Order: sequence, then C-alpha cells, then structure tokens
Amino acid sequence: MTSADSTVAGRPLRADARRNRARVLEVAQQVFAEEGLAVPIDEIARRAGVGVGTVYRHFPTKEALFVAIIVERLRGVGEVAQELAKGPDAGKGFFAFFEHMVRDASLNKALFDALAASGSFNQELTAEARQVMLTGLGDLLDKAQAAGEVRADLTAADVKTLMVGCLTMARQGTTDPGLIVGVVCDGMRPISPGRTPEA
Amino acid sequence: MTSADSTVAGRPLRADARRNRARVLEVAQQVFAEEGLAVPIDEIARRAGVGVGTVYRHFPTKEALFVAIIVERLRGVGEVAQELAKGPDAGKGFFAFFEHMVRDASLNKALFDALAASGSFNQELTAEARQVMLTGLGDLLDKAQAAGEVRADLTAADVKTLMVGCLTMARQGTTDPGLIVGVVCDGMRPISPGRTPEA
Amino acid sequence: MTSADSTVAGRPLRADARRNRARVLEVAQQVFAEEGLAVPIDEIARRAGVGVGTVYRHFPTKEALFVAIIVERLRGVGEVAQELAKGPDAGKGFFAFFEHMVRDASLNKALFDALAASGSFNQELTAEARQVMLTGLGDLLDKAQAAGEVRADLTAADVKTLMVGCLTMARQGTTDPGLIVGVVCDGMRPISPGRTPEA
Amino acid sequence: MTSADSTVAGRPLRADARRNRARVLEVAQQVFAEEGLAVPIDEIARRAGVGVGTVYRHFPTKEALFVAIIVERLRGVGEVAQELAKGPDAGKGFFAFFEHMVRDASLNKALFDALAASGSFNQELTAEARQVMLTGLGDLLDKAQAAGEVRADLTAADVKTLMVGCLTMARQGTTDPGLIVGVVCDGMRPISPGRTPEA
DNA sequence: AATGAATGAGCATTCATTCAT
DNA sequence: CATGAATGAATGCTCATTCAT
Repeated sequence: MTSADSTVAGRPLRADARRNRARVLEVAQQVFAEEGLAVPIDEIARRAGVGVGTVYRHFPTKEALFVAIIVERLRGVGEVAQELAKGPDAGKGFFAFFEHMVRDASLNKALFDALAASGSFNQELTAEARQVMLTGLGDLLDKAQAAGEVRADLTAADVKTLMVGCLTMARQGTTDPGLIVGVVCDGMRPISPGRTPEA
Repeated sequence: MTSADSTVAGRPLRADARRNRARVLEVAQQVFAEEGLAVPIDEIARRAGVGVGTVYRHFPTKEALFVAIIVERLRGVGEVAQELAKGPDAGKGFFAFFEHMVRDASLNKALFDALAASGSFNQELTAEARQVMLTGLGDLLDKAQAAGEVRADLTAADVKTLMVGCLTMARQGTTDPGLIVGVVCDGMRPISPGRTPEA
Repeated sequence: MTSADSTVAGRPLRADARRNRARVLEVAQQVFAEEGLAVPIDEIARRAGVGVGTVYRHFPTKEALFVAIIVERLRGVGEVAQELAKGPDAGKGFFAFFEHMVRDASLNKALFDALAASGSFNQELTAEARQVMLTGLGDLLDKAQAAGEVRADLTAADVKTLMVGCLTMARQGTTDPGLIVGVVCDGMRPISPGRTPEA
Repeated sequence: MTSADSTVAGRPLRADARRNRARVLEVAQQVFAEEGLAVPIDEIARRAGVGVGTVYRHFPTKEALFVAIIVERLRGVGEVAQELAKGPDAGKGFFAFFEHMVRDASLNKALFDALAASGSFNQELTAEARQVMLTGLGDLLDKAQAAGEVRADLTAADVKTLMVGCLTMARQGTTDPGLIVGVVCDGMRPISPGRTPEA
C-alpha cells in the first residue's frame, strides 16, 4: 500500500500494466507456494494469462520476481508486528504474533520462503524490507522483554530465526505445529528460578 | 560403519571400485553440502576425479546417490543415540546428543539434508534408515523422560523435528547456534510449577 | 494441402513461426531420409538454421517430429490415390500409382519410412493419417478389381504392404526398381487360365 | 562347421574360448532378433553369462559381432540352396526354397537382418559370405530357369532382393505371408501368352 | 583368457532470457 | 506495451570401448 507499485522508480505504471504486474505477482506467489522455486517462468506466465515477455518486463529476472514476493511479504509481517506493539499486553501480543505467524506461514510456502530465504538472495534488494520487518518485530519484542515475559538476551533477529525454524518444522507436516510452537515459546520465556536449564 | 559398502547386496566390490564408490560418496556429500542438490552429476564426477559413467555405475540415479548419503548419515546418527542411551545419565546424554547433533550438522549440509529431506525421497529407500535413527533416538528419549528431564509428551519424531528445526536455524548463520539450542532445549524440559507457559 | 499448418489446433501461427516449422519439417525429412532416425535433433536444428529449442517448440518430442513427417506424407499419398480413383481407367491408374509411389519413395527415405514405419509409432497419432491413406488406396483398388485388372483377393492393406516391400527392395539399390515393380505388379494381376501358379 | 571358429585366422582357440565365442554368437543372434540392434553389448554379455570384455575379445566391435552373425547365416542359406539345386525338380525346388526362406526368416529377425542388412555393413567383411549365398541361389535359379519355370531375366541378386522384400513384408505382421509369397512367386513365373503384363 | 570397472562422447530435453512482430 | 517465438547453455543419463585386476 505504500509505494511498491512501480517497476523501480519510474513513472506510475499505466493501469493495465499495474494490473498485469499485480496479477503476475499474485500468481507467482501461489505457484511458487504450491510447487516451489523450480516452476518455469512460462508456467507462471501461462497461469497469469500473460506472455512471458510481460513477466520479464516487470521483473527482469526470475530472482527479481521472487525477491518482489519476499519484499511484499516481509513488509506485511513487519506491519502486523508494529500494530501489536502498540497494544496493551505486549507479552501476550508477542507470543500471539509468534504463534499466528507460524500458523499462517505454515500454510503458505511463499510467506515461508519470504522469511526463510530472505537471506539467500541479493541482499541489497531485500535489505530494506527486512529492516521494516525487524523493526516491527523489535518494537514488539522490546516491550515484551520490558514486561519480563521474554528472555532478555534475545534479539529481534534471534526471534525471526526461531520463527523461521518453527515454520520449517511445521511445514514438515510430521509434528503438531502447536506442540512445536509450545516448546519454542516456552523456551523463549525467562528462565524461572525453579529450573536448571542447560545444567 | 557396519556393512554398507556393497552396491546392493552383490559380492564384495573390487578394491578400486570400493575406493571409487567411497570417493564419490564423500565428494557428493561435500558438494551437495556446499552447493545443494542442484549440482550437476558431472561436477561431482569431476571433483571426485572419475568419469560420469563411474558415478552412474555405483548410483544409477542422482536421487539414488542422494539417498545413499542420507541413509549413511541416518544410520550414523541412530548409532550415536543408541550409544548414549546405554550411558548412565540419560538426561545429560539426551541434551548433549541434541546439542552435538545440531552443532555437527550445522557445519554439514549433507547431514542436515539427510535429516531434513529424509522424507522427500522415495520413502521406501530411506524407510529402514529412518527407522534405525528413530529407534536410537527413541531409546535415548525414553530414558531421559523416565528420569524426568524431558517433557513427557514429546515423541522421538517430535524431537527429530525439533532437531531439524534447530539445524535449519543454525545453518542460516544469522544467530548463535548455542542460543538457539539453548532456547529449544529449555523448551523441551518439563514445565516447572514456577512457570506459566502459554498463560 | 489441406490445413496441416498449425501445431495442433491453435490459432494460425505467426508468419515466421510457420516458416520455421516448415523449414524444420523439410530438413528433418531430408535428414531422416538420408541418415535414418538416429540423427540427433541438434543436427536437424543446425541444418535448419534454428536453435534446438525451436525444434522442440514445434515438436515436443523427437518422435512427434517423425510422426508429423509420416502424417504429412501419408496424407499426400492418400490424396493422390483418391485422385486416380476418379479417373477413367482404374486398372491403368492402379498400376501407375503403384509404380509411381515406389519410384518416388525409393528416392525418399522419409516417405518410405512414412509408409514402412507407420506402424512403429504411437499408433493413435498416425491412425487418422493411415486411414486417409488406406481409404484412398482402397477406392482405387476397388475400381481396378471391378475392372478385372487386379486379383480379387487383395485388400488395400495387402497392397500397401506390397508397396512397402517394393520400396524396401528398391532402396537396397542392388536391383533395378523397374524389374521389381514389374514382378510384383505382375503377381497382383488375376491368375490367367494359361498359368499354373503355385502348382 | 567349416572353419569359422577362429577369431580371424589365428591358432585354434582354447576349448573354453571357443565355447564362449559360440555362446556369445548364439545369444547375440537371439537378442538382436528379439530386440533389434539397439541392445547394449552389456546386455548381451550378461545374457551370455560372460563379461563385456569377453565379448570384445572375440568381436572387436559391435558391428563385427553383427557381421559375424550375418556371415554365419548367409553361409547356411547358400548351402541349403546348393542342396536343392542338386535335386530333381529345380522349378519346384526353387519356389519351395523361396517360400521356406521367407517363412523361416520371418520368424527370425536375425536371419532377416542377415539378408536385409548385408549391404549396410563393411562390405569387405561380408563379401565372401554373400558370394557363397549368391552362388548357391544362382545354381538353383539357373536350373529353374532352364526348366522354364522362372522368368529368364531374373538374376540371383534380383531373387535375393525379392526374398528380402517378402521378408520385410512378412515381418510387418499385417498381411498373410502366404498371400505375399503367392503374389511374388506368381510374378516371378514366365509371362504366359494369355496375359498382358504392364500393358 | 576372463572379468567388469572406468571412461567420456553423445543425446534428448528443459528453461531462463532475448527480441522480432 | 504485450506477445510468444527463438535461442542455446545446461543437465541427467546411456552405451561402445578400453584397461587394470
């Protein structure tokens, strides 16, 4: 909703061009989500009802297309976190966010990849989006830590990593996602006196 | 370590053949580890110093080669777990195993893949090896649970999942593996009365 | 001559595409004719002055390319026969057709293969074309038999077989095609009373 | 049974070597007959119960192996013809030979290939065997022509060609071999006054 | 002599990307 | 701008032939 509609920084796209760009993005996300990165661009073009050329007009590279998807997703995630940080109970909010994210992304390979693979691509291209995401998450985390609900030694990056980890596990489909999230969330809580972790 | 040297069940391979087979396996593991499954067989052959034909003589398919790696690894992991299960302090053993595994495999993509992707391939081919692994891990887990050191509601499959998750995270390289393992191990411990998890 | 220009049944191909398709077909026919089915697709592409990809765009499989050639040929043969069947002297027409066909195809391995191998491929794909051919030939044969110029116990399929046989022989290059055709045509005539065949 | 047992002209092979050579030849003939020339040498070696090396020891090339089969066959055919030429009724003998050959070879792809493909290989290697064959057939033909049972303008080479042609047709399996042979044999008979061939 | 492991050129096919229409 | 045809490098795999054991 911000200003992510132009190809790079050119003039505002023509209406039909914008429509095509959006359509391709949407389809690509779905297709990648369903079948993985190996899907040929031709297939995406076909499903989007446009020619390959059109895909390449908007995204000069297959990687660029994927990065675009990632960026869009990361931005969304960051915004949600930001929202929750403004709420009253940051502790509850934090864990809810974590759980929600995992539940959500475990159903959506594209979102998963957006998080997981955000490091595997031309870093420069995703840098900004990752920052947005980490900032939102960071704000939420800070508050939760201030409230004593989360281990103080965790950084936003650590939490993101743990989130991706939970996603990977959830996606395996071999274990109840609830249990996984339970274990990890539990592990993120401050170490109570009654426990002897790692001892 | 057992008798995994012959192709399938034929006569013991000739000395040079066995050497080549081992060399290919070793190289393939490394190369796959470094660059992922996309590496051409030709590349593996080249690095192993043999012709493509030789690779194909020993492993009739690229998948077969990968499966062979997985199987070898899983077997190893299972055996280690089995060993530890026989030790005195199962709780300590369990967490040590978990930590060790993650630390180890985070340096070795092949081992990681062996664990992570063991479900993505011709199930039949890896079934046995996976069983060996789960059995070993299960024995260790049982003892640790009996000793009250691990949440009773976790199964061997859950633990394996958590291990793979930690591996994924550790491999990202963006977070201290120790911290990750710390969090997850902590989460696997029984819930102490002094804590209000998920509350 | 009819409408065999589109790939399957899509919109009429772009001018250049149609040109390429035709060129590939033509070259493939020649090359197959000269060197047999073993010729690599790359070779055909090279000789046609296009990339391999182009060949594969038009013919998704090597077999498909060959089938296309066969189909085109069979259609042509059937149409010629049909034409002659409409003529006045069916007997003369029949033998002329036979002779012509052999003479023609003995110079063109592709046409030969079209006839000879028409049974060796995905039957479904060539079924229709074969039918066209047999129908044309059948009409001509019927008339010739009615005129008492051809043994009444021969079917269109038999005649086709004999034609292919003559072609095989002619292609050997070791015997005068005229003599061969003479012998076989002679054998197809009704058995005169003055002869004691097989006696 | 003559002197076709040594590799080329070396010393008489050791007993086991001769056994191996014969076994390979026999198997190769069968396998080629069943599956065509495309069968890998490894397959032949396997079925013959020897190593590939052994095949190559006896036949330095795949082509050489095939030539050897051809040669053996041609010799046999020539000998049969020779035999019949010595009989009383050359006319009957000639047609019987023709029919017999077709019937026989249509069941044996190797024999068929031996006849059909005898021209497709290193001519030098098969020259002698072809000569033997043509001589035998020639003797039989001469007598039949002298008896007025066969068109005088046919040469042994022509007849061989017609035989191969009939084989090709018979092998198609789409027409009754008897009918084919009937037509061709009929065509080989002298032109009776009561007929107007090619007129 | 026999064996079968090793070799590597060769082939069908796919797919990211470019460019004429 | 959109289209989709053309391109060709890349890849998994086969198989004739050589050679160490």
